Amino acid sequence: MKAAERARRTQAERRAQSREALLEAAARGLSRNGYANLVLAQVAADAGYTRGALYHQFAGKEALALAVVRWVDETWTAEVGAPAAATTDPVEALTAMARGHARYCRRDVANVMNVLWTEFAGRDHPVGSLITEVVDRLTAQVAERIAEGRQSGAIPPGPPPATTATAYLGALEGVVSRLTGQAPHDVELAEATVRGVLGLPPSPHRATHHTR
Amino acid sequence: MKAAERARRTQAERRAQSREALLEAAARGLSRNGYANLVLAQVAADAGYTRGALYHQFAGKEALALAVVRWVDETWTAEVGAPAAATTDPVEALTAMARGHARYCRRDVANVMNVLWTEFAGRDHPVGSLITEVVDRLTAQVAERIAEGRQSGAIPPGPPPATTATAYLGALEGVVSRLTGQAPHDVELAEATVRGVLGLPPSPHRATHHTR
DNA sequence: TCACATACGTACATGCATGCATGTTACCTT
DNA sequence: AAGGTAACATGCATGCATGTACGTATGTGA
Repeated sequence: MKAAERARRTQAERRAQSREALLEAAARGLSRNGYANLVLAQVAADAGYTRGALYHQFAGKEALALAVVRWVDETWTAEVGAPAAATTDPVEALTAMARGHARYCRRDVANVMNVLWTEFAGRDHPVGSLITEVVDRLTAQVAERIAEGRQSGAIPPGPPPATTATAYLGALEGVVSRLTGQAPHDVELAEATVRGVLGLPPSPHRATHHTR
Repeated sequence: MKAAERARRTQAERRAQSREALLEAAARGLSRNGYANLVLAQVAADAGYTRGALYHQFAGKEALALAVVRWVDETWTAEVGAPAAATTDPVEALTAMARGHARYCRRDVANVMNVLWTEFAGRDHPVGSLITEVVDRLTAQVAERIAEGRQSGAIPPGPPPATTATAYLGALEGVVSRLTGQAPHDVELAEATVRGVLGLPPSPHRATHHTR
């Protein structure tokens, strides 16, 4: 096609490129400043545009945040959720998810979910509803894996699977959000944390990696 | 006149009572809405006053938030930190702190620290600086306990004490913030979580409390 | 190349929360 | 009990961010 050779971008390309840049800048801004402190002029400037471009692509601040959440959810599911879901062994799936999440969160974009969750928890807001939806879906998946592991005896008894799953995700987010840039300890501590939540003994590999 | 019915308070009592009510309302508001979404008129109304009373007691929004942080820090230290600090055994101190923190966070006020920390992390703001200071002090204490436990062999080797302490606090906050009102599982899962972070095996009492 | 559509920039209006200045009420002193 | 001071209420001004209307530039199709 000649269109591909042309230096001039097509409108669709142009639009998609702008949208991507705006989404990325918004994700950075959200993970740093949260929703309330997010200034759209700053987002647009970071992406190399002005507010005009932003309002042309998104209906407003709320729509932008919703798009960011969906974007992060998609990438997270592809990179972390899907591989874990494909694993048959429940314990391996749950620990792999912890390690994968820690690696995923090494990029600055990842804190978005955590920040928005704490900001909108227990309030009536579209962004909060979407976050709740995503988190609830994840919690259900984790709870299902915990129930499986309990039945097979691989995971010891404990509080109800739904409660334990909530704790699993809370602890994982808490650890990872504070250990960004602390590679490789982030992955190791993320796994250790969820093993504790699940009532599993420490990973046998653990002691070999360190001296006292 | 209602004044006849009201107990006639001294000015100092009156001031202290108002200040206490405003601080409590502000703490509730902060833990629910965060700093940016905190409306001083709402805080004053919740406490039974107007913004005038608030501005008479506090220089402004920032000073109010700082006072709340100091207030929470004091009550936390008295109820959770001091008892744990008085314990000699490092493992017992660290697990007791987790249980105590879970119980402390059952009141709605407790989420303040977590919310403000995520809101001001990595930004240049007086409230963020104070939170950082409090968290750093706590982290240092936890790291010290971890180092003690590692030396005595009660805690297995792992990442550096400072890193592990950061993970300890992050995981603890993460678990507890999502399990409010889930008594008694909050306490049990808080302890299980920090045991995992520290690389300790599950508490032996654990399995006896539950059926599969 | 010319008319149209879409991407983007700019300027203005609105709402809202803070901070302050000025009143009003409750408490203390003598 | 009367004047004074501190606690508290109320109205106003300012700043800032959002949203929108309109102007400009760039790509598209005939």
